[in-house]
Amino acid sequence: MTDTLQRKPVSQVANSDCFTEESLTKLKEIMYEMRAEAGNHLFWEGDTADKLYFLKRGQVKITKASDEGKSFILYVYNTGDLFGQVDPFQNSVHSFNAEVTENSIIGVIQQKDLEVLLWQHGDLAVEFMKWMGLMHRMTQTKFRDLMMFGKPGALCSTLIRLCNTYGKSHGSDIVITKKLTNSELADMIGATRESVNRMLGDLKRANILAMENNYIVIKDLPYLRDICQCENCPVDMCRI
Amino acid sequence: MTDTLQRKPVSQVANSDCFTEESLTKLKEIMYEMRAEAGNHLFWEGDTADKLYFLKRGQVKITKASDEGKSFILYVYNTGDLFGQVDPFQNSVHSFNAEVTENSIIGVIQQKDLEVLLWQHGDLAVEFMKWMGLMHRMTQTKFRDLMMFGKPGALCSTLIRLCNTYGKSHGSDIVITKKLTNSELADMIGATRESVNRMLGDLKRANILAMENNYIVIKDLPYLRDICQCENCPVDMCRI
DNA sequence: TTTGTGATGTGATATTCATCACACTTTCTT
DNA sequence: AAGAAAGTGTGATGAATATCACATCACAAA
Repeated sequence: MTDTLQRKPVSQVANSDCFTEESLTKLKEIMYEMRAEAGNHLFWEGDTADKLYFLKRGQVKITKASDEGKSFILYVYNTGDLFGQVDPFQNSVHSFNAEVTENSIIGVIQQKDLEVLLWQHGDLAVEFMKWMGLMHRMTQTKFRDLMMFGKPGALCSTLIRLCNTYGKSHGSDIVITKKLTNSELADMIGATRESVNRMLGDLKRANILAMENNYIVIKDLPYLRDICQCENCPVDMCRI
Repeated sequence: MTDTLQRKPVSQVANSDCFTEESLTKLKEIMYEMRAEAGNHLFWEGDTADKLYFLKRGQVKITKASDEGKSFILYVYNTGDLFGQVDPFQNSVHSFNAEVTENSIIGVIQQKDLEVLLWQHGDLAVEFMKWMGLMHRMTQTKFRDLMMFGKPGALCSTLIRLCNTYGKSHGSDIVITKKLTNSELADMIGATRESVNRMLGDLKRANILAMENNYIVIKDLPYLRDICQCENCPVDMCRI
């Protein structure tokens, strides 16, 4: 059995898992809560990056738009995820947009407050670095997967990551418990909707996956893993 | 004048610049020195990641090989750069290879020793996070550039990054003071040698760049910036 | 029920890029 | 100086992927 199948139940998987309960509590104490409606933006590229965000509930996508109107989805964050540009103590500016894609409840952490907290608590600082490192490695491995194995490889890698983020085992099948449009998948891998549609069609015909009331169900994970030369990275790193 | 042209002299630009003199000294105190010859590997994917490396002199490339024998160059580190997988305090394993491409003198830092140092010195810990954040943003922006603007965009972005890393102004020209083969450039952008050769040919014909005794000389930086929709990120972020 | 809207599926065609093949040049080796 | 090895340049061709143009489907709103 692979790591991918040993994952915890969906609802408990989030990138804030690499913090201890105590640390997370400390972080929560310096947050102020905010609600954001689907369609709004948390920040735009060019905005000052001086906050961290903890997604208490909802979904936020980190995207980049090109001049020609194409959009690239770099990350999708869900309930329990912590995100934001995290070069604390540096006057910097966002390179990407944060689009709220589901009505969300968000805990906002001011850089200033974070600074103080990290100074006070060495153990939190250490966990924070751990989290930063994990996020970086997630970016690096995704980069590799999207660059090295063509569009089919990029799609297969993305499907695996979706399993690790939203997957629910059902016998030997894995249901991706999150509705995704072809366009969304396309924007995640830098391809067109049509290409994704054709690739998914191929995978369905080959019985690698199926659609069950509009959810993607993975029937043959090893096949996907083979296409993108998946090395079975830790689940918390191999995410969307 | 762009940031790109306001850069410090080549020899002084390195990613360890985001540390203060004192912090760097502290780091240097816990290093042990090592020599590595061109062609050797500092680590391979799968090796335990429990060290940081400070390149006192030389060059190291971080690469990934595919099953079909293609190689992808993720980073190129030079004299003064600090690198290594930096999720300290985590049992993790390298996802990439570190290939020594010039005879090098390397300061090696054990994770254990780093841990202690970071605990003792809050200010160093803060700078360390800053450095981690910077490296992550470098990865993210490179990812965007290589994914969103086709191979010509990827090449132009890479040339700009090479200017920021190895560039020397010469009037309005910028000499990339580092010999690069077409194959190397190809591996940096996930293209073939032939494609790079043709793209460079086009750029030469259009007077965007020229070769001067085997060094690339950029004549029209704004053109390159236009192709990859460069936003003039800080120079220390926009590197190879 | 009708109508509008977003999503899916698919053919035809165009573009981008890789592959193959080979000549030529430069640099290194002895 | 001669030969080997590495790098460059370029045509011909093919594969991967995007683009365009529709038909169809699913579902929500009026």
